[in-house]
Amino acid sequence: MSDRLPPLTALRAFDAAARHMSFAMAAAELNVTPAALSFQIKSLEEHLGTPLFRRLNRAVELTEAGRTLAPGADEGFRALTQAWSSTRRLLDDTTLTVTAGPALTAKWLAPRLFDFARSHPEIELRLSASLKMVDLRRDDVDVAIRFGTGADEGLSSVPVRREWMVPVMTPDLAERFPTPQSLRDAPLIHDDSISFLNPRCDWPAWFRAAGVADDPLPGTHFSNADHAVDAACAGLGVALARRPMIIKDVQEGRLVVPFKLAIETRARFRFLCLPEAEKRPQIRAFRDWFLAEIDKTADMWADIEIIPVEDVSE
Amino acid sequence: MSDRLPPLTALRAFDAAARHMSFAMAAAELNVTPAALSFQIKSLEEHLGTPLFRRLNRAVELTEAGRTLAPGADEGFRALTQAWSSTRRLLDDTTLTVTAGPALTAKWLAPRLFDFARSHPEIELRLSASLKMVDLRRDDVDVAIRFGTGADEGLSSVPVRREWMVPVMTPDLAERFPTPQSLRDAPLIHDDSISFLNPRCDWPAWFRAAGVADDPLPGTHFSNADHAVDAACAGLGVALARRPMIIKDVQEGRLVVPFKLAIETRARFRFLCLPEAEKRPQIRAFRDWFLAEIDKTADMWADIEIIPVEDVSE
DNA sequence: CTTTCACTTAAGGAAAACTTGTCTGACATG
DNA sequence: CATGTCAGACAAGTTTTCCTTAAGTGAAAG
Repeated sequence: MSDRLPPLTALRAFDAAARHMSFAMAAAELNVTPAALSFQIKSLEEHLGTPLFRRLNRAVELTEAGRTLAPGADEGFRALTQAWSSTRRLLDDTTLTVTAGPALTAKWLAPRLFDFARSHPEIELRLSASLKMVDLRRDDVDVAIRFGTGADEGLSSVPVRREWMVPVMTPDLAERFPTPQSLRDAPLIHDDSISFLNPRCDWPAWFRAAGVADDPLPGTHFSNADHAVDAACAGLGVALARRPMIIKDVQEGRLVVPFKLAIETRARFRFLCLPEAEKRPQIRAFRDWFLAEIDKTADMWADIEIIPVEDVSE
Repeated sequence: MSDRLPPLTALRAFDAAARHMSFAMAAAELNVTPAALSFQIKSLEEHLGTPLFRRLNRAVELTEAGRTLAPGADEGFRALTQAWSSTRRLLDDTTLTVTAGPALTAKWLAPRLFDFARSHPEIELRLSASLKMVDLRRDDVDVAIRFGTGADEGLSSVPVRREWMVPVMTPDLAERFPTPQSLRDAPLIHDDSISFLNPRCDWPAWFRAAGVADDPLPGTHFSNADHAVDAACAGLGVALARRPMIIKDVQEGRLVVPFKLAIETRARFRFLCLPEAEKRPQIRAFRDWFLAEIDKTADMWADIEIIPVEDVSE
């Protein structure tokens, strides 16, 4: 009756069997024969002194002891696998995993990736478009590009340039709505993806900055910034969009920025990675490329007037 | 360069070495020779392709890869050990681990344990006196006795009798302070351990229940209920104490309850265990004994007037 | 200068884990 | 109702892993 850990291979066999609820599938996962797995389970049961599985005719089910052991075993092996692959990743200079929000991925990263791939053919880039927060130390992600006013504690954080929003529309619409005042009659497109900001950086704020009364503003709402910009490209209306989201569409003539008035928000994009990861070549390469790519468009809109949203009186 | 998990014995060797920062101690922990451990670490490093430790003259230190791997490895093995011992515990009908707050342990459980041990010699009882919440499913604890108004979700919960508080003091002091009114001049002992209750169940509440003005009340404060009762036993003053904390001291004459007025709180002690653990013999035995032991003192203080603290106007 | 300490290296042997092959019992199909 | 199939159990033999003993290295401590 030892209280020490049982043979780990047996435990792992149990974990696989419990996850698949099948000895055969577990054996396949571990690349062993079903016989070997059966033996491992049996030996674990002998160690414990009680069965972990109830053998039914064509299936197995966990006994109470099995149900007690399974979650913890799974958790344990998950942590080990996790730790091991993190360590492997540390040594792998050929792949780079980047996470960014869906909007930035669609409107900024994706159109430029070909360029990065061409200048760094040795790096295999993987994109993970998701808003959910990742733990760079635990998840298999090397770089996160995040929008907000985050504290980024314990991380290497490089904020990108000032972030501001302007109305954008198709050239057609721009002719119909020549002044900020006239926008009050335009179909408005609202980007709800940044509604968490405080102070809010939305159509009412921009109208106030422009000195136009901000009555209740109807219009179409989108939960994702890229969808809002896409809608504007399609001529559906006038969107208030963040700078990085519109660069390509403006450069290629689908959208125009008729009014030289933008509202600035304190929230920024930041380039985040672990401090100890800053030295890894693929991360340096990507960061250098990322920042250089941003600088390329530094003097677009040099003539625009940028008003901090904090200064726009409510 | 397999991405699969490396040999688990090697990983465990690494975990032990990283925790002790010493191969020799790790070898001792795993009951192997230092040579075997050295070999395991070496094989793990070969698997990974890079050293995990930097061998110094008389010590080892982790490389960056080692620092990346160590926390996750520790977490993983901790989870496995945890899961295994929980499962063992499930089968072990000879030991029973109970956690309770320090006050109940000192004033109620400890004095009665001899009785339990005598009637159940086959059960080895372990007490863990701590206020910190335990996860019965994760920690090595079978039964928790907790005070409060908890929801006890997912647990088998048996609340014990109505909980109320009365002033207690030594017989000497009782002569000097014959009326509730006179207590205003008595040295008061405050039990801060239940200050989290709302509505508060403290001296001001009792005085209001007694119809005595509750000016600011100086006195000695204790963070633990048992210390407050001990102080009262020592004649330091008058304590407002919960029923279970004073039974023994009253039965044995160290304390008296001169005023037949108690304030009742909604918070109770509950006997908590996992639903699936209810069947285990040592848990049933302990619960039966616990509840019977409480019933033994059911008709102490039959004549006391108990006022719910909610009814005591602020 | 010698001792000691912590880890390494090498070789042999014990214990584990795996494979092949056979067997059992129940479900499912014709 | 017979039979093919499927999931797992069991046995024997082999491979691999793992551990031990014993000798060795190099730096710090006495």
